[in-house]
Amino acid sequence: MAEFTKGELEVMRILWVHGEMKPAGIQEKFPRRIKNSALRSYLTILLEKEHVSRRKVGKAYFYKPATHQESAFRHTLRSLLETFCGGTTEGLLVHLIKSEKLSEKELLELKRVADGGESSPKAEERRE
Amino acid sequence: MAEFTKGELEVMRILWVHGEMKPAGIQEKFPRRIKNSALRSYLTILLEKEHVSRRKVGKAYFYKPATHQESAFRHTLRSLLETFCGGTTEGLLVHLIKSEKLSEKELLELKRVADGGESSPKAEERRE
DNA sequence: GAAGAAGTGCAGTATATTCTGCATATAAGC
DNA sequence: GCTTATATGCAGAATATACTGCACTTCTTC
Repeated sequence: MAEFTKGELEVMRILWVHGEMKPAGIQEKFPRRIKNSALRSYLTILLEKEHVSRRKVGKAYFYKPATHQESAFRHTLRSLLETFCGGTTEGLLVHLIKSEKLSEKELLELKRVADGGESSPKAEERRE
Repeated sequence: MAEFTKGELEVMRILWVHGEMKPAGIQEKFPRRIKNSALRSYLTILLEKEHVSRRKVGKAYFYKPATHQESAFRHTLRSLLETFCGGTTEGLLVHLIKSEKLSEKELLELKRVADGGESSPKAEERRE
């Protein structure tokens, strides 16, 4: 069901932040102690699922994301919306506001952004 | 790690929406075909984890949520924020806007809400 | 009180996910 | 070429999650 398992996601997070790395490097950045071989079994699975790609440099492989963080985010958000917010982004916002996840400061900032007070990169090329 | 597994969450969603139910009822509402005994094994686990409670009526048990949808939402959102949005709600909003999850209409609605144009139930009783 | 319908308890199987150990390979230094 | 350090490949163990089957109980109807 889920796009990534817990362990796979831990690996992807590191690759999304740090870019191309070899297993030993990922291992260092890992959020908990993990054996090199355990980590590599995640990489093997991610490679099979084509969520990462790799290239050989010298004797080692360097891995990098093949799935963008953005699309993983969309996927995860979609599932969160369907479970808790009636499936809509608007529902999420209502939820956020009612549950006070948004502080007054954030609401103001939000208002500023909504008003167009910030450069919204893709604002022009709307519609997917 | 996760608060709920996939199957457990499917059960909780139904209980959050429909309130107190017995297994046969949950089974009917289930998003996919599932055997009564498989469903009940989820309920047993949820009972152990104290995410649901039950009371006997006649020969049957009626189950209801013991964990609020709201707190499960917070938990899930927290994990999403940490993975994708630098841990902040504000980061989520920027993400939403840049990724065009928010339509023009939603931005306007959002602005209206942010402006205080809607009755925001808990707006008064701020601070937890 | 026998029979059927609906419900429960639970031991155990199947699959997915996480992790281990070890044999082998590759590059660098001496 | 031999040694050491660093990598890799892979079979399979350990654990978590999902599911099955069946014996037994409770209520109802006749």
